[in-house]
Amino acid sequence: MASRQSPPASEELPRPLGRPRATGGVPIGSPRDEIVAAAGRLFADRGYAQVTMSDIARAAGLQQSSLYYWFRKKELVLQATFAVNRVPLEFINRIGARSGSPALKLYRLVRFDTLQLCRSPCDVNELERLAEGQPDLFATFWEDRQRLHDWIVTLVGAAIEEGQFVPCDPDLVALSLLSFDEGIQKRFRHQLQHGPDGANAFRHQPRAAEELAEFAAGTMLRALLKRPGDLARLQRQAATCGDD
Amino acid sequence: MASRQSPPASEELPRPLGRPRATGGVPIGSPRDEIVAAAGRLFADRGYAQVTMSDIARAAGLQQSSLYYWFRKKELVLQATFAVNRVPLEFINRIGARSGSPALKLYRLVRFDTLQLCRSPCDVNELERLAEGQPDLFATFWEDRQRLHDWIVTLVGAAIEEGQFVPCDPDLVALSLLSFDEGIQKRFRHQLQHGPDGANAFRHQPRAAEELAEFAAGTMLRALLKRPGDLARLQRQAATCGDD
DNA sequence: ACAACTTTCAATGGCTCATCGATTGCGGAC
DNA sequence: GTCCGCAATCGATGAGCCATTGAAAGTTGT
Repeated sequence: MASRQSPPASEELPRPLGRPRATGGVPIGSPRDEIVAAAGRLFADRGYAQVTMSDIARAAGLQQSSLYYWFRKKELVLQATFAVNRVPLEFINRIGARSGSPALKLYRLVRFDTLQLCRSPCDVNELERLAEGQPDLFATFWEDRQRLHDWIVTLVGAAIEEGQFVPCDPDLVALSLLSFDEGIQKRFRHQLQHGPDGANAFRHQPRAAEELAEFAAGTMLRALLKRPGDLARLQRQAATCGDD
Repeated sequence: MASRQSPPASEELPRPLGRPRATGGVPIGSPRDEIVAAAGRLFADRGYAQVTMSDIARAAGLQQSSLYYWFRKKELVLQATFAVNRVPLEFINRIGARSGSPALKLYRLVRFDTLQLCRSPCDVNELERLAEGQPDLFATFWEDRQRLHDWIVTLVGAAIEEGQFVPCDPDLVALSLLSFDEGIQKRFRHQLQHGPDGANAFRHQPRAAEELAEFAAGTMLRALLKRPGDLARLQRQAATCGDD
């Protein structure tokens, strides 16, 4: 068990169990969820490394040490904030069996993944850095990633088979796609922190997450398609899907 | 001044100035360079965050507190390890004025940048994360990055003008190229840490830095070229350049 | 009334970055 | 020679953060 779970959150305020909080406040729903929500906001504002357990505790109305009742380690809080909207695999299941060319599926996947990364509480690189160090704690994370990779490999292989894609190494392509998405997400986040008036740091045009996602998918697909002219049709098809 | 500089390193061992070291050892060349070298090795092995100032000090034959004579902050040590081989701008200057189509220059730049990132002591994301937090300390880093970005914008603009590239937003393309390079570098590093027999974590085929760099440049250029068929010629041209 | 359980707290330890003033040896001024 | 200043290092110390531990304060069931 990675960390303690909350009971089903009984919408009421019927004097929760356990010792009352020093602040006097009581949790509205599940304490665990409140911690995750508060942490998510803080991570988004300042980035994981800049947020201390005391910060999270304060934002959640607890003392620092009380957090460790719900999460054994700080990393697990981050993991939880990502689990909230980490759903690329759900997406695979949704469109995996459905009809559509491999190329279209790939377009939608790249677009979806980029978008979803941009909307996560903080840079996925932070998560990955921690996951590197403790593969056991983050076993699920790596399994998910592996499945994502494998699915891309399959898709690309099929597209090559059908003659839709230029011949290339599916494994390498999968690698590149995932890299690209994360890279784009990083840029998106960067521009958020240093607003358009930011004097310091690197400057470029501000972009909406949706625009970046569409561009990422378009770029990658154009590089892969045997007839790049087909991209326009692909994009029209994808436009009607409205994944989100 | 970010940190103290060493005198010109007088190849001899003529009793260096200052209080002798507790270990008895004397610096071979410039103490500063030895620190940077030692830190670079440690960073490459374990990653920046996993290396303490005490580790670096020990590896360099000093006490922890002595490091602060040469570097005011830990971040500055990392900065120095990157400065050693941070030379993308030198590359620009070298091929900037030379002949060759914008597309070829871009190909070479992407290839070079990817390669150079793969060979850096540790994940450039670490550096960027720190640079985000203290733009003043890392002003040069951001300026360099800005120049790189601007140069790409210029190149892409020229290529579009000449009809070599498909019409697109140069700023967005520059963004993507830089993102892509860093993403690829990250994958490269990942595979280094978890060797082919690594049970945990995400698995994919091991790749040489050169292969990845070539692939990155090829992919991106294919996405940009109006006639993707031109890529082969571009790659032949680039092959004779042998940047490195 | 009492025992068991849940949740919180205060106190504390250890690790790391960073600062400070003291210390050691060299070289030049006189 | 002796003394002063400088360069480079050291040891001690403090502050901040993660994490552990045992006690405390409620509720619920018997």
